[in-house]
Amino acid sequence: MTKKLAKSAISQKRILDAAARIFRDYGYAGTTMRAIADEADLKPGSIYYHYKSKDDLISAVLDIGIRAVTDSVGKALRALPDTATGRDRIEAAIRAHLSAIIEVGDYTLATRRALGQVPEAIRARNTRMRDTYGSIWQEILSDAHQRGEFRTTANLKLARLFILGALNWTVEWFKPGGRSIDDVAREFAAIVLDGLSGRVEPVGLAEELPPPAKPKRASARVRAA
Amino acid sequence: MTKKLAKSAISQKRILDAAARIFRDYGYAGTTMRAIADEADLKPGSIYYHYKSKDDLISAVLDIGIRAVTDSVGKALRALPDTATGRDRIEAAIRAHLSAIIEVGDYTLATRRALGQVPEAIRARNTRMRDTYGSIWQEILSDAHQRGEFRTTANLKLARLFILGALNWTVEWFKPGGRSIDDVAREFAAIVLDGLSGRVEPVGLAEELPPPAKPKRASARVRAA
DNA sequence: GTCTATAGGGAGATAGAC
DNA sequence: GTCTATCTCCCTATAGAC
Repeated sequence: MTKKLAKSAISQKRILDAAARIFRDYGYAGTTMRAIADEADLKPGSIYYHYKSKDDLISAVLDIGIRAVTDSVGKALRALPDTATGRDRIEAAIRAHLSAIIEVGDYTLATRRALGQVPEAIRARNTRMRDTYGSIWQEILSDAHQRGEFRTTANLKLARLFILGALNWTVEWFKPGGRSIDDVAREFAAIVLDGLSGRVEPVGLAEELPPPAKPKRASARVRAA
Repeated sequence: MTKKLAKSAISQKRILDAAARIFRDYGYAGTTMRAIADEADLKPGSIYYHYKSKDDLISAVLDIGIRAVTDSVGKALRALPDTATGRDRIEAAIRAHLSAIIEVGDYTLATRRALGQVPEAIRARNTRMRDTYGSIWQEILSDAHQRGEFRTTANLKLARLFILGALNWTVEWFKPGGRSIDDVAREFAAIVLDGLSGRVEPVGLAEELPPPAKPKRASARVRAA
């Protein structure tokens, strides 16, 4: 393991990055080895020196996507002090998840576009990695619940599905250069923890909240929608 | 327009349903006219009597998916009394959205899998329909905000993106026969409105909430994740 | 309306030169 | 390691019989 990458490793990385971009744009079946080769400045036949098949390539791309997210969130949680609250952990995990999917956006978008069409055996392996990630979130949530930070009626499994669904979807609309990841993470954590109507602090701030809803009528547009 | 469908209309519907299932499983490029024909009990050439191309077919499938959701939510909102609160509208819209995507699950899943790979012209038209739907949600949220039902710091645009992301993702995990749509809708609405930590009623219930979080330590598993 | 047959093009993968 | 050349297979779409 020297610092200088072997020629083979360089090509391998270039092919992988190219594959992620093409899979992202054309899905699994729509991607051709020719298109990947063009993107990586190679001839189609040359890819097969590094990856033995198209399935081999998509498999590598899928794994990088989910692993980046799992590692990023795991690292962020470990960086927190033991005194961190459940709320702290949830905020940190959301921020880490967003950072990771934006950072390796080509890979996570490729996954979103291609996973559903990939041969069953490959999908099964990747799904197992995703389930592992889901269980990290289950732990975060049940830990916060046990610490008494949630309302007693909270359904943690549905909450996890809600959170991960919304987070996974961000790659579809988040554009670097616009809103910062921190802003998005903060607002998302605020909704998940306090809701749109919710108080900002855990308890005792009822008197600082906006006045109760006046029974105004809905706007004409909403009534007619 | 008689009640009896013409032979042509029957075949057309059978082809459309078959196409939705195949596009759902194999994406746009991965779907072959042969596979659709097999699923619809026809020979490949016969499809072209009803649809002039593969693009024509995917276009029809995509439109049915988004139209079902838009119609379902619009209908649910119109069915509410004028006295309905913003919260009522949000709950109703979530329930209607979920009902629709489960009802025409093959079409919405086909959209999720194929939309990203479809030729640009077709995608553009469908994206316009989706934007229209998004603006209905924007109205629902800004209406509730104007009625004073939200905290003043709420970011409605991000809220809409999170809500629609989480809702769109449900088709990936929701299985008919398990949890009811109503249960999912209720819990999603609770998270969006009150958060996981939140009070159940809009204001003044601080003394009925669970005691403040005790500074317990996080579980070993979460600390080590 | 549905069939059979097929034209014309492009796919994944391999062999062997360099 | 990367190239060229090519094998074999399957795709969309059409033509014309029934």
